[in-house]
Amino acid sequence: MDKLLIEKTLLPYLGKTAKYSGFYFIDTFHENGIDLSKEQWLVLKKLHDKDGLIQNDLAFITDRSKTSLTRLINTMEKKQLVHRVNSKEDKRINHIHISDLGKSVFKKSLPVLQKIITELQKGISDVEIKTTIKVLNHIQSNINKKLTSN
Amino acid sequence: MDKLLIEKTLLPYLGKTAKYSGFYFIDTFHENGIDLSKEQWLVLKKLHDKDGLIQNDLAFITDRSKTSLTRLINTMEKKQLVHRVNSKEDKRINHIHISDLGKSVFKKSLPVLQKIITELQKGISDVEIKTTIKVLNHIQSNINKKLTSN
DNA sequence: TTAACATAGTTGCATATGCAACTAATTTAA
DNA sequence: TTAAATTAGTTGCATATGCAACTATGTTAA
Repeated sequence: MDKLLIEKTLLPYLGKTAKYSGFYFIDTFHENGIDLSKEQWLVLKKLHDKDGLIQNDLAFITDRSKTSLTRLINTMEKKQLVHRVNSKEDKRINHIHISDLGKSVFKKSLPVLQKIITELQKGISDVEIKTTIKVLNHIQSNINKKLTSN
Repeated sequence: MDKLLIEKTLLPYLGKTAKYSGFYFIDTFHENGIDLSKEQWLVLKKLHDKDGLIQNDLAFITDRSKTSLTRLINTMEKKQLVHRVNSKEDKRINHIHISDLGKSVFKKSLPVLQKIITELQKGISDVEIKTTIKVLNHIQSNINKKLTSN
């Protein structure tokens, strides 16, 4: 694996582009007075789709460990974006609910996100977008096959 | 920006695929007895290409802040992978040198990386890979244009 | 029914990251 | 030539992350 070879593969581009997209995302949020990390935004999105999810499920659908989710919820609870509600049927479980503040911040973020996406994809054709999504899904499925086979 | 719309855009796939590729990368390294984070690997790669880089330049070419690089070098120095050499001409500057251990770990990583890349890209055509790299570069260039125009 | 197992969530420890403020050293301009 | 500006690197504070070990609770099997 020499210099020439690795730079013809997807891996370095994938990480770098995701990283810079993340920077652009968060910068644009800040410029528009939205004080949310990418991760916090994603949690709000999932709760906006379906409120009251339990922590475990929220961790799964946001692709992070339950540890990471625990702390994300701690931070978001401090910021009053969400709150925990302990289940009466099963005391091990916390349901996470989006607050009114959370809803309002999320709604405010949507047009900004629209702008971010438009900027990111400017000059790229629909066919290219579709191909890229297909390739990214293919990579994910390659990884899942490997992980579940071990 | 409703549910349907956002899922036809690149952003969510990009982050998620990069994340899982990172997991796969690090898991495979561990399985093969290579104790390096992605970030540490990248620093070793850059130093293997050109040893003695100064921290600032190393930060720039690895796409991170000088703060982050300072701490990455701290960690890597503790692990004896690299060492700092303060410049005599300009005492503000540290040159970073890869150690013999660093070189040996890096060399050991190359066939493993080759395997990782092969797995990730399995079943994806060369044309699709090229299109995807082109799209990722296009996104990066869209971001750079925005960032430098502010 | 109670002991073994499983599950949900938290905490300690480690890694990585950025911004703003800081120190020390060097360069530039008055 | 000395004061102002710039540069390289570090540190405090905040965020996010995972693994392993842990607590508390709930379920299952002997």
